[in-house]
Amino acid sequence: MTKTTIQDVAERSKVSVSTVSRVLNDHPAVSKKSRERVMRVIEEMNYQPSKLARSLSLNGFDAILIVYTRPSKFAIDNPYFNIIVSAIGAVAEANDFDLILQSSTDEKKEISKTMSMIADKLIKGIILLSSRVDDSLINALLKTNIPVAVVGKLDIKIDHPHIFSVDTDNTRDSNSICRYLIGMGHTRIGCIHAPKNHYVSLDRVQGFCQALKSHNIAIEDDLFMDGGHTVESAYDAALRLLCERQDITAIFATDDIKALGVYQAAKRLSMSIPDDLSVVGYNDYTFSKMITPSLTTMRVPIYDLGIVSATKLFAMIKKGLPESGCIIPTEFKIRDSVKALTE
Amino acid sequence: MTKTTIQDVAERSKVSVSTVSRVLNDHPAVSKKSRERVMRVIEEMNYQPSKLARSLSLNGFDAILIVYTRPSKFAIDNPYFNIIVSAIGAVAEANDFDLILQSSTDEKKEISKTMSMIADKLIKGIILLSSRVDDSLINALLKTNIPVAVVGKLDIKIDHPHIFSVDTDNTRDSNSICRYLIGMGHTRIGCIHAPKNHYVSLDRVQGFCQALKSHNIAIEDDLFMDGGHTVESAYDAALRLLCERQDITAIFATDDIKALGVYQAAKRLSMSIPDDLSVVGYNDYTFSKMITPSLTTMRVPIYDLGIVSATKLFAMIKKGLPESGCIIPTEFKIRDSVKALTE
DNA sequence: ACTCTTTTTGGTACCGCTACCAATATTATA
DNA sequence: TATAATATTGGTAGCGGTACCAAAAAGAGT
Repeated sequence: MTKTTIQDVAERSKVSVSTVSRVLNDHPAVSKKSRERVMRVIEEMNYQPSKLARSLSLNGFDAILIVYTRPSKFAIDNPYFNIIVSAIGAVAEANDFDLILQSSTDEKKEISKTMSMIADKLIKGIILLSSRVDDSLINALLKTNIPVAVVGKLDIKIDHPHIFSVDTDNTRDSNSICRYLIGMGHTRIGCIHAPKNHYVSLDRVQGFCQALKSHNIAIEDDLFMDGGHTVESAYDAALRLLCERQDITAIFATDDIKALGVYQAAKRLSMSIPDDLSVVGYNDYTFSKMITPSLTTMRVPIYDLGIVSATKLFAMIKKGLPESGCIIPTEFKIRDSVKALTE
Repeated sequence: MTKTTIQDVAERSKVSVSTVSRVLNDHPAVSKKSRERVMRVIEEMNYQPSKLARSLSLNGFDAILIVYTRPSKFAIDNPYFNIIVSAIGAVAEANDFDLILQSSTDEKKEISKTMSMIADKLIKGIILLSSRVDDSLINALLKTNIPVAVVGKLDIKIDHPHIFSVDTDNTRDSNSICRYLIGMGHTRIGCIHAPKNHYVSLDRVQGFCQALKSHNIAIEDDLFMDGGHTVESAYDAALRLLCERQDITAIFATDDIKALGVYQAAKRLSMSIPDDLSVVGYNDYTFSKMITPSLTTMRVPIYDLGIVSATKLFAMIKKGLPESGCIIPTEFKIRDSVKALTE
């Protein structure tokens, strides 16, 4: 069974391929009679034009590319990706675009694959989920003019009309978190953050430090610990942190996954949360309000992040006009993992 | 800036397009001299052949399609999808294939989109993550001969050489779980399961029932409750279950996400786990060993599921020979959420 | 009925690549 | 050196569409 082509349809409906093509593309110069006949034949033969061939003669394929840093086997329990891809998928479906997923571990390869997809006109837009600092892929994309949505903060130096970013205000929100902790009487606060090459985490740490500074609390290096990306690595980091600085009364984790590690470490050290140690997380995953004690955290509407970035990207693709980036509002969820310190 | 084509390369290296094409495809009939010259020009011009054009004249595009049922906005915290897609992504990258994601909510549309991708030769294989019972997409795929990997159990009636399945033995393992609970002295065991149209959940319930039966424990309808897909819906279900059947001493949840809902419900009712209620989950997500008490659960190596299904799919695509389905081993993780009942 | 427009149609080059066949260059053999 | 065999090469017809141009058909005006 070989595929029905436009030729077959043309023969069967006794018109030329041109006419069939016109019908397919809603060209006005077709008589009502032929249009109906062709339509009927298309229906009968269940004909679907080849996207491949169409894309070759036209201006490319209707697809968008999601680029993300594939996590290691041991760091993939994070639901972030699933949520955001589902959101993007919903928007792509509504726009009748396909979704191509690219998750390289090798940055060089990632860049060359992406650039060749662009040159091939295989994609009409890109959503970048990777949030590495100094991302060389972004630098490569600057030389093109394909619409790009970056989920996460964009380097301030990047100001190209075809690239925009959608993010929450990590710095401001981390500042709030820290002020909240200080307000609850905490002054010796530890911080478990992601590896240094992660934008988001960096911003969160920065906001946290700003708040400390504005309250004249010294920023001591040994209060900060790289907690990696997994519960396990965060657990290790928290354990070390709590042993080295026994005066700590609260910990700010830049992600709920890391907060989970802190919970675990506290348990191991027989410290009770929030009586012996207060904890604040970030993102608000489903499990966060389900663990005991329920986690006080900054709720990030990850799904909305996906919807907004994809919607803007499609607007840009269709209209060809630049979109401005935007900040998605968050919500601080005060639950049971922080206790007021009364000396 | 227009894309460099094979023409440009041919002109610049003073050979015909045929020769360039030969160089690109490692055809032996090219002199060393021209081969080197062409290679240099390709390098110089940074030429990348168009995948689109290549696919059109050859036998299609090098991509595989992942089809999954996109969860609702409120049910996407489940890390399952992320894990499995990451695994598939790794294998696809190694095979230099692209990954197309399809997540329709409308089954009709899903089928027509998938079938047209196949007809277009846009994809060389499919990985089906959806686990609905009586999946009409599978029925449509039966009429083609494209390699399909189903992650999850395949209907016993389906026996086509180009379709295979990779799964754990849900029935057997649920049976084990139930026997374990019975061995710990529990006889009035509740069950929170997924909606009835889910294969996996169905199998788990079945295995659970088998064990009850073989121990001559009556299977009472009101011990089973549909817990939906989210922590919240499972919470509601567990609450109702625990109120209606106050004699229950243990609950089997067919997914750790649902177990989380049970934890929450128990907390609400001031029941202590495991003292007042034992709980067993299924899958073993990261959070499962981190919650208090740590959850006894059946560990499913989701990542391996992805790796194995993708690897087999590629083997099938490359060799053109059928692959047999397989069962991935699991591991029962006994932790702190089940207590032995001593009357 | 006979031009002059306006619709509608068909023919075909092209998108960028591969595959086949024929033509040419090279080398081996007599 | 002539001839056969082999190694390279170029030309070109697809793959399945679209788009432009010219041809044919239909309608309008006198």
